[in-house]
Amino acid sequence: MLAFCGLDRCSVDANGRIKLSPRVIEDFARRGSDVVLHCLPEGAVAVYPEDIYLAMRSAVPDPAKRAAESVVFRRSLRRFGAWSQSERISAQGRITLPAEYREHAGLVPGSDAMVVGNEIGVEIWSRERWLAEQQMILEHEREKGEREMESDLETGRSI
Amino acid sequence: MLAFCGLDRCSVDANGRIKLSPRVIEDFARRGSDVVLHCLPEGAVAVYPEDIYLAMRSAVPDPAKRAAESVVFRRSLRRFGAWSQSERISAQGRITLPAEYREHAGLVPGSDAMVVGNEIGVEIWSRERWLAEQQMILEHEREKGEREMESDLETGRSI
DNA sequence: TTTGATTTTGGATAAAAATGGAATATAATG
DNA sequence: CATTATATTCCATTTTTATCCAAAATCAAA
Repeated sequence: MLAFCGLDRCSVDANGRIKLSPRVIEDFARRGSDVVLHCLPEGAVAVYPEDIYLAMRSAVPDPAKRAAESVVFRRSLRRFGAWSQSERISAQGRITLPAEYREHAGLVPGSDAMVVGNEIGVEIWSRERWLAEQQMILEHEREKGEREMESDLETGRSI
Repeated sequence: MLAFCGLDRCSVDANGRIKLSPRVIEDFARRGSDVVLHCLPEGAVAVYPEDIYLAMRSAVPDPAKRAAESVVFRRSLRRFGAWSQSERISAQGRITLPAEYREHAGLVPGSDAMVVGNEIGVEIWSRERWLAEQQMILEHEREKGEREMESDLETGRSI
């Protein structure tokens, strides 16, 4: 059974909460109910099981020392610190997005959202943005495919 | 559960005090209530648990000797000396910023501020400055992403 | 000193917001 | 079509925030 796959339509309630589908709740329940919300530069909010997020943030030795010395390093701590936060999925299967994160993802209370599986967790997109993102992925793959066909013509051994 | 993460909006009261969110108070409480305020060159004030700050400063070997020889070193001592100060979080979860530090960070009494997690502590930004900082980080990430996509088209093996 | 004025600090209170849960409506399933 | 499961809405409770006020400390002048 595939985990963290598929695509659900849902809505943001008046208090900025999102009700996950039973399928997604199940996938998270298997790995502990603690999750990490993380704002993506693409303009959506990712929800990862905690262990997945920790693996992303593989520990740097002596972060305090490096923070004192380097503005680049401070920015990287700031980027992940500010844009990541622990949450838990409630007994009703709801998840509350902090107001700042909601704003980042363009998730207005009362609006439509999409819960998008990404194999290691899910992403929450505003419906409009998801449609655009989907379009972009498709366009990219088409362009790539065209180039691959072209290259196959030229060399005869692209495969 | 991640510590020193997330993003809170808050306000500077008439006396230059800031009320931290329960989440942040809890993170500090776990490490002792003594904190160090430190002015960052980026134009914000960092709040670190004392042990983190000491780790930042611990590895400065033989300061007396080096101070005699180097103006760069003297300036670095001065930067950390003048711009770092012990404080404590009050029983109400408030923290008082010295007037000089407030000024450095552009935190006018009565204005909006942001408490920004950086994984090893938090930073206090004026709302306007934080939005600009966030924009800069985002813009950088987007540019990086665009280049990565382009490279994926060209080589077909960026991943 | 002593007194008075001013600033700072701690705490209380009222308003607002977030949370959890239940009830109702809608959709899916057999 | 009946039954079950899911989704949505609404409401009560709790938590949090912001404002205000009193006590304490600091400072200045007599």
